[in-house]
Amino acid sequence: MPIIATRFMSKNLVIVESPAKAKTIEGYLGKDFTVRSSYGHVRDLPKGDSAIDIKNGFKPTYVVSEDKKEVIKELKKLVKEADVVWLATDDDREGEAISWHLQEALDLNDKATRRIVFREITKNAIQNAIQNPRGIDIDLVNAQQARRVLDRLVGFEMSPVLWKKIKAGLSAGRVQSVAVRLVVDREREVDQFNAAAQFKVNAEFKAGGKVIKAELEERFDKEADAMAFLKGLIQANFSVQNLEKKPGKKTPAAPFTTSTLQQEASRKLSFSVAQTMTLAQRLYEAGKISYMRTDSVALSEFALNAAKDAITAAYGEAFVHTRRYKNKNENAQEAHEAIRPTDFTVTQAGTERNEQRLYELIWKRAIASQMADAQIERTIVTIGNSNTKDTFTATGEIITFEGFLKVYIESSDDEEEEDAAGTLPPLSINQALELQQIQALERYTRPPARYTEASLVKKLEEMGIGRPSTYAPTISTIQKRGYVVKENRDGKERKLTQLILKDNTIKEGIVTEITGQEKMKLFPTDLAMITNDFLVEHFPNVTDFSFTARVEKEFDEIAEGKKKWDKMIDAFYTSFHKQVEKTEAVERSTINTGRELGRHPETGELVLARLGRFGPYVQIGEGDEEKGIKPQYASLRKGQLIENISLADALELFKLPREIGTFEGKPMVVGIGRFGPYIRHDSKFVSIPKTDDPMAIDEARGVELIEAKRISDAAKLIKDFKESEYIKILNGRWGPFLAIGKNNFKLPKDKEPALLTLEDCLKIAGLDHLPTEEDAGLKKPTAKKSAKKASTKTAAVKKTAVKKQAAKKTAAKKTTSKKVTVKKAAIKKTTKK
DNA sequence: CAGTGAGCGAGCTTCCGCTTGACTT
Repeated sequence: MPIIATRFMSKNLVIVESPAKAKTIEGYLGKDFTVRSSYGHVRDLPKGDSAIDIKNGFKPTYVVSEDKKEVIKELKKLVKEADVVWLATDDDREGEAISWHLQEALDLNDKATRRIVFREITKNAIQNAIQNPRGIDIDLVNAQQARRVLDRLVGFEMSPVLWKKIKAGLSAGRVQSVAVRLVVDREREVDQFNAAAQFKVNAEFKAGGKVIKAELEERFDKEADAMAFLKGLIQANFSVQNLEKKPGKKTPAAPFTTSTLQQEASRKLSFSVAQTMTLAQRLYEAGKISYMRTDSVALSEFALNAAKDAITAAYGEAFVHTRRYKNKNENAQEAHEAIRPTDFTVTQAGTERNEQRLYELIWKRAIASQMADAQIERTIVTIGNSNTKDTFTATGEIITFEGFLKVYIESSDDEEEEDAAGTLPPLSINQALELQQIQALERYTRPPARYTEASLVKKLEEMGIGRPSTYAPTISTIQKRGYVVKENRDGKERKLTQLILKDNTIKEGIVTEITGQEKMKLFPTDLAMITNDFLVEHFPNVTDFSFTARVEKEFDEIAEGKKKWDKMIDAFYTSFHKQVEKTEAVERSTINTGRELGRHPETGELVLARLGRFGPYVQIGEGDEEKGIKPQYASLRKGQLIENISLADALELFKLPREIGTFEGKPMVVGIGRFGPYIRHDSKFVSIPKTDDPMAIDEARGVELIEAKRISDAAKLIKDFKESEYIKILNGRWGPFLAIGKNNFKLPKDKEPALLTLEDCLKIAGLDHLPTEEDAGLKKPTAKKSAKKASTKTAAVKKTAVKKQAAKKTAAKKTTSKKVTVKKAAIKKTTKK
């Protein structure tokens, strides 16, 4: 095959997956090569039932995706002009499939088509790849088809069962259902956790003008024991009993993969996983970093050398340590390098602040990964006393050689991180130490930590579930479906007993700590718990944590040609489909969507907690249709779950809304809404600050809050216009902005907000007329169908439109599923410890 | 946004993995 000849004489079309990659490669290959991108997958299963012919060996039908029609059209044109087409999609299962789909969709003939792969984007690697083309690996393609078909069958057969049995619009799938299950399981672990307290003893000594902090290894279950221990040390003298020095070292972490980048950006920069990916994408498109969706920790030889040079130049040769990292994760497909700067000598990149911060993190991590270990000298001091045989231990750490610590310190998820050991003053054996104080403090064990977005990604990756390209979307899907909420929760105060031995006397005191406070953590909703339990009960295999690992093994066998893909799917589907049919026959009324909380202490009526159309609520009594008596209802508040709300807390919910008096002849009513406690007065709402107890607010305080709100509102309005009541220039949280009814617009920075004219405002809002009700966002948006057609519209517009429609749907009197009244029998009692 | 907890009922919802887009608040 005269490859070299074709390379120089003919026209070549190279197709890769990413346009940014195409641009780089084009530069390496010269003018005989046109490099284009497929923008990922070009064909997929259509939406309907016709996608998979289950009776005929699960034969899939593929169609060119709507957003790829233009791409295929363009590529077809270029194919005609080319003599050889090089399929250079990623070197993994999905990449192989993309090549195959391209071949099919572009009608490529075998003779003029070559499949090439490279894992790093360097001139050498690419020219090397061109020298070593191969054919499409159909076994690998079949493994991908099996993956695709399985996911479709699982997702599109399980989800409709949920629509019928639980709620319309829900979803289930191989990845998301496990993600939800993890969050649900963790919440239950936290709920069932019994904190145990122990007394932990710490001592502070003084030597050479420095404070030495030491700990007692033993802990005491009872206060009396801690007290006895302290009593035994009254009048004791303390001295250094033993000194031990141990050399140690610290080794840098591997450069980032998608998952570790998301974790570190979450911990160090508080980015959501989606935010991290958006910022990384921008850095990638600007050519500043290598590809950001990767599961590989390996760096190319080029990168290893470049890092070495950069480190030598900046810190000297002693700081260099070339390391080749290997993946521990078997599931990794490693089509790319680890995430690294494209140029290690560039220490700053990115246009916007957060981009810069992310780049710095990537740069530091990649550079550090190629640096020497840090050398540490650890000193362990054993401190004895003249009264007892008990010893305290103090540890000190001195860094004797900084190594990689010069640039980067990895953080950890562990909340209970001990503060790093500090340095100790020079000490010698038998040296006397002056006791400052000894403290015995009650410490509670902590429940397992709730997941953050990033720690959930980490867990999924460890279990081999999901891929770098889907971590962020999965996390957002389970939130969009209402299974999981990302929230802050206030903690509770807890009193701790503290005993302090100082100046030979022991004092007992109480200190308070805040416990259970959470920031941006994932909480399951009642919907998630009900759906999860339903799925786990009826589809135990698919919701099993090892399901993905098991099917991945089979996909591997298919890729190795040891197994036929349709046989594998058939074996799975026969039993799976039976489960589906069985589950479809389940009576809706037997599904556990609620719980009996007990009887009302005064009326003896039944109190129930249930999941309704508008969310979880509690209800007193069951009403009486004939007498026209309706039960009383109240929604659960943030943080409350059907599963564990107590009768007392449930009854609390009925105490609001509550009238607290009148002001200007109109009643003031205190309630709790989505955004917390409020006072409603004259159909206006005033938030009640956290420092006030909504149950304690009286008429005078209500008036005070309303008047305070009026003053702050007056400061809010910068300008309004007599021509239209909708147009207002307001002072908001982020400075002045233009409001047209409910729609807000940014103001240009070069003009004084108060001086803007009506014309200016209309221009900013993009209107050529005074706003109508619709412009002001007060009238219904256009019909569903037209909204769908306008898919070219902005994501933001679409999003709000969808939101509004969703809101409307719930409000409107038309709903989907036939509601089966859940009878008393349906509410199972869940026994709680 | 501040409550609601249905009624005749059409047609719809949904998966996982590849990519980027063109938007803001």
